[in-house]
Amino acid sequence: MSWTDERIDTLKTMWEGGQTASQIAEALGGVSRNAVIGKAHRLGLQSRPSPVKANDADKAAPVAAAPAPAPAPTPAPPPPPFATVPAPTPAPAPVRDEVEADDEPAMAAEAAVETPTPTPAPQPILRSVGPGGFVRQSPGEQQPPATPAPPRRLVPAKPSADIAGKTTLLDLNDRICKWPLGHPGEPDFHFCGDKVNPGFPYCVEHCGHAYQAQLPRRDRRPPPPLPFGGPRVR
DNA sequence: CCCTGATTCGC
DNA sequence: GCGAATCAGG
Repeated sequence: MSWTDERIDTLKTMWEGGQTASQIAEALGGVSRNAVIGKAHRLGLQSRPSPVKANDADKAAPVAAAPAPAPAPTPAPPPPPFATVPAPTPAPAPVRDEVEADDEPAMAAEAAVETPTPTPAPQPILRSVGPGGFVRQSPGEQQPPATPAPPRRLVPAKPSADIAGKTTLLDLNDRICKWPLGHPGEPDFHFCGDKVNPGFPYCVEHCGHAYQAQLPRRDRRPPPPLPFGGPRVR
């Protein structure tokens, strides 16, 4: 597999979009995670936060009132819509509680402004809107977010609520079944997601569908036309 | 163990 | 230029 312009473009877009090298490799197909990383470096793509590289000791936090990063006055924008694959449906807006959302900017601003009363060093509550759609909290609230665990990595918003909890293209890896369920373009298109039959791309059950005993020539069906024109359809 | 990105180095 | 092997942190 070679690095065509299109594949390089996909790599750049996904890399800059925050996709992991593994995800990019899966999406591209035919390349390893290492290949993606190597290519990214050769392309001069700036390294993103690496788990290996020790973070710079930038202690530059001149604001005495808030050593920890206070919530920005303006909410951080959600990750830009990003089409790894033809999106079955337009990406929905991030799930946000209407009422909370309305109050939020004021609350955030209030938190940022110096309060006359010496505030007993309130721990800034990590508040963000993740692609998973967990709801922001107001500073005073102590309840856990509506959606318990934020995704460990920012990813583009899921294209459809129909595939919530299901295995999407970006969820694929070497050890889960890649057997497609439904059809690309349908809102609930997803993948099996079971643990693979070791050494195969599918689970045991779907290996039974994918791999069948060779039939005598006279009994074979002519091969069906390829369902897809190529890896990328624009 | 799993994951991650960075780097090296033979091809 | 490419990418497997290797390294090293989370």
